[in-house]
Amino acid sequence: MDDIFTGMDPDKRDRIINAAIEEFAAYPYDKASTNSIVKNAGVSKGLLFHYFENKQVLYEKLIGFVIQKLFDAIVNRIDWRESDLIERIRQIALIKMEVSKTYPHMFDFMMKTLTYKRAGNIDDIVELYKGYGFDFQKVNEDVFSRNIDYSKFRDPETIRESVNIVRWSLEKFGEEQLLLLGNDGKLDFAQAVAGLDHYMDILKKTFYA
Amino acid sequence: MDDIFTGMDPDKRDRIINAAIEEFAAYPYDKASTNSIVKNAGVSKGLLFHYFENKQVLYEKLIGFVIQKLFDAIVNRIDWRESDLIERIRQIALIKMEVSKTYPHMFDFMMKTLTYKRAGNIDDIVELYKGYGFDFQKVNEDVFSRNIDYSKFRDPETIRESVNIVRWSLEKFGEEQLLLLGNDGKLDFAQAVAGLDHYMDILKKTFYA
DNA sequence: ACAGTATTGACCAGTCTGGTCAATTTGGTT
DNA sequence: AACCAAATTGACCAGACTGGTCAATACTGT
Repeated sequence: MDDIFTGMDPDKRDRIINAAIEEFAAYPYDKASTNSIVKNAGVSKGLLFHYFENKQVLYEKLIGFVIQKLFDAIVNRIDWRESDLIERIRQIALIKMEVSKTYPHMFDFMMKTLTYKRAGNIDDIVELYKGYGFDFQKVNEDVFSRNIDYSKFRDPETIRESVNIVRWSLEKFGEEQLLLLGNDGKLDFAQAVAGLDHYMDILKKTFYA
Repeated sequence: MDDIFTGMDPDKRDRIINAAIEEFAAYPYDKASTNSIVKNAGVSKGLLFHYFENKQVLYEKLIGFVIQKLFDAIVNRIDWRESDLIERIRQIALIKMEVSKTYPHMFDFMMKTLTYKRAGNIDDIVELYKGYGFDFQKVNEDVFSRNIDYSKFRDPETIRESVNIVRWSLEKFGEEQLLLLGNDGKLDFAQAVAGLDHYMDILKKTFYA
């Protein structure tokens, strides 16, 4: 999966990947412009089409690349022995932040690929992901259930709702952090983590027995 | 503000408005296509440019129209005597749902206008809104503070965070309801309201003394 | 000096852009 | 029916932008 770009200068490689990811994250396949990609990556048109035979192949290889990163990040780097749900969510948030340092729009891109139906010639992108061995539903189940000790919750009758509230809150927190970014482009990770931990403490005190 | 469309058949009027709102909500100004708008509205190209001298004017009048609806909805129809924050948020959620029945992408459109800088020739859209007499910051402050009784919260030290968690949870709930929509296009409002009320009860029990 | 690869950007035909306008349809008034 | 003004159409335009090509050039190690 990585060998798409072998030999290329890593800086230039990431510039191309990021420019492409950003373009496909911002616009649906048809409106995404290869001209914009090369402009933002600072390379010539010819170079892009030297490495990718056409737009469609670029798009699919990009998905392959993202899968590989996701798989490594989410599946392999989570501590699956952790039984505390909030701690697990914290791990995911931290992984997300770290990946975003190198590939800022990777998660946006992934979400977009799942939202838009029929990007390019691909009818079902979830199936494409599965073809790469990545099953979103399965991963999602694992994240929220594998080895998790739900007896920690104070009210056993509203566990499902409590989990959602915790999940939603931390997701929104992350989104608002990203909005604060915008202008200068760089996020203060230390401060973001501190804020995250603060909210996590409150959520624990609120929902745990 | 409403007199832009006087005399036009209301059905056709809303078809044009909705098609335009949807297009500008989906794409930034430059990539939004007037051809797509007329196609989705089911009217001819000429008609659109008969009522709006050009794309830029269409965009600005659309903003004017949205402001008028927002102003009416949020400012005039909220019960400002209500002192319970969660009840106030509920009112806003219901208003949002009701407006979305007629103009499904109005709130998306509004958020997009605020996110993208320099749409068309407009440098600062917040200023444009202010020009129409609509101050987002002021409205936002009012919604979360005017006449609200914050002594209801259990822990006085984490009021700010609690408010955010409540707000975020209900926003995310709404967003997930919209994602369930997608396919058939129509949302079951009664069920959505029931779900909303359910979460509101839990949030009250959780955060109020 | 040579070979081979990386890289460029002018160039292409085709599509889509915002916008125009003469021609037609519509609805109301006499 | 006859007329008019307003509503509505869609073929048409020049220009911008599309994905993609390719001969020419720069760069690299030998």
